[in-house]
Amino acid sequence: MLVSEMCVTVRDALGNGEALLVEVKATDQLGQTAQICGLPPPISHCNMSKASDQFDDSDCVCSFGMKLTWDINDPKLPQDIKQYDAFQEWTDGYVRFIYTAEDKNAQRHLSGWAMRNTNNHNCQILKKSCLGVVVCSRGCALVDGSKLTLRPAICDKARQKQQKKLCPNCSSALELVPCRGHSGYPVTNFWRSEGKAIFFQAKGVHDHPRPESKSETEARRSAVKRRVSSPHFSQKKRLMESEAGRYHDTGGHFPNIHHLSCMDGSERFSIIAESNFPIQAQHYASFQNAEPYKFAYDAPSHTADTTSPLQKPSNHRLYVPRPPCGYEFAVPSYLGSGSYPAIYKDSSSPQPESDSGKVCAQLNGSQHGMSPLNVHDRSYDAANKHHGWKQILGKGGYGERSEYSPVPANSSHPYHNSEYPCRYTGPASATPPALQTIITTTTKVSYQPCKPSVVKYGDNIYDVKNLQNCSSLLENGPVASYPELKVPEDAGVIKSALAYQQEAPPPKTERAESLDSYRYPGYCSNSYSERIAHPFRYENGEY
DNA sequence: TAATGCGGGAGGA
DNA sequence: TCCTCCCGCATTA
Repeated sequence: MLVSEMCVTVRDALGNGEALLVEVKATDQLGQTAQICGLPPPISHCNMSKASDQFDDSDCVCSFGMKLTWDINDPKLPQDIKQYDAFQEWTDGYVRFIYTAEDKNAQRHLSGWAMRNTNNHNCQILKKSCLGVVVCSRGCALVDGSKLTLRPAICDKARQKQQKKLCPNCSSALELVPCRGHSGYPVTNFWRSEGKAIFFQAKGVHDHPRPESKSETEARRSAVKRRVSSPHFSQKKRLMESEAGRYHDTGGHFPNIHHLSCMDGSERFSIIAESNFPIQAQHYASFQNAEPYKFAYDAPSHTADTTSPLQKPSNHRLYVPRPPCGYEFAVPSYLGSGSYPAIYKDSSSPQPESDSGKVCAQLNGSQHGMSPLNVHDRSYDAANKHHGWKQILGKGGYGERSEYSPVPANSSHPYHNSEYPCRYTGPASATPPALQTIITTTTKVSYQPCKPSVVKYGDNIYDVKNLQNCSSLLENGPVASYPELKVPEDAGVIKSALAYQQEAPPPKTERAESLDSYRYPGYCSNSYSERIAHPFRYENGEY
């Protein structure tokens, strides 16, 4: 294929530097687009004002769901869906997908985020809201400088129980960081089943680190069970208990031992076993087979009736080593969950002002990482993205980790910002370009035209038109620099957490209190660059 | 045991 | 009135 047009999308999965997805789209001479390397469906906010429902793929990289004009609350949703999106585990932002009703994950309304059911008094639409993430109240740094980010239990009782537990790393209390990414309220996901399609719509941008994914949580538990039931483990356990007794008075310098006294059953054992006696690769299989990660979004179309050859091969995630940080980064990352829809904003299309529910605001700097009002949130970031257990477990925790090519920590890394060690904030600049954020406070979501040639990293959107070609990008790997990154002058359609934090009225006392209770020290400066150096992301552990 | 879904209810705009 | 979240309960894995 002759690549006559190319765009690269770099998407911060969390909007705060956790992960990076590089997407390459090429257009051949026939005008057909293809996503090189089998990327998951890129998402963008398309020009919903277009008369036609379909957009030209050559100039708008969207999920199929975003290409159609619909809202989850519409009395009548698009019919006769011929193209479906691949399941997205980590949706973030105001995005929409249309899944096939045969998608097991869609059927189960799964999400990487900890989403709980929320009653919207509408039987047709299932609404779920994000629970946030469980962190260490002290914000202790793990071995690699990252932060603990556990998945909140969905069940209220289980969650209360969970919060009574102690940090497996420092034995401090665990605290729940609520999600406030949707106008001060938790990010909400809506599911609606219509015929052969399952419509998904997300509202809000998560303003907290990713928790441990459901699949990871389940895998860990299953691994623990297997480990505990193993005779070999019994011997190790006895040995560890002996060690624990020996070092019990060391004041927490042996966290993995110390927390024996504060962790219950499975989690206690999981740490011990995995940190000291690495478990052999466990197969995470919570998400239905490889379905979420197959190359379902084959260009130009993926229909319900036909299956692209790209979908048939075994899950590309299988046997792909996972970096300890859990980053989705660089080209190979699309093999992972690939659920980081790129949200585009067409700078040439001013936001309509007719929608009274929208609030436009000028934000200085990154939408996510710059506000002094959000020290708490800022303290999370890429370094934080490690799923806590993985960090605790150390490099040997998942067996193949030693395969990762270590990249020396380098504070001068193009993505490293020592001033904001917790979130990537784009190219260093004394006066970060302002971003206009449109807040949609009603159930109506505004979508705007997209430009394919932008990069969204963190919550900034950058222009990467000057990227020369895909091959160079791929060769450069995850740390390929994007020297031409720049922030567009106009708005992104998403409402960032920062936006609401700056503009919205003070949150409820309860929320404020809970927020104030979280204090996190800075991260070690080199952790981020070290983490992002890993080109692979192991998501569900299907390796 | 926890996840999930449903429904009642309270509170705010 | 509408929309939100909280809570309890039943079902399921």
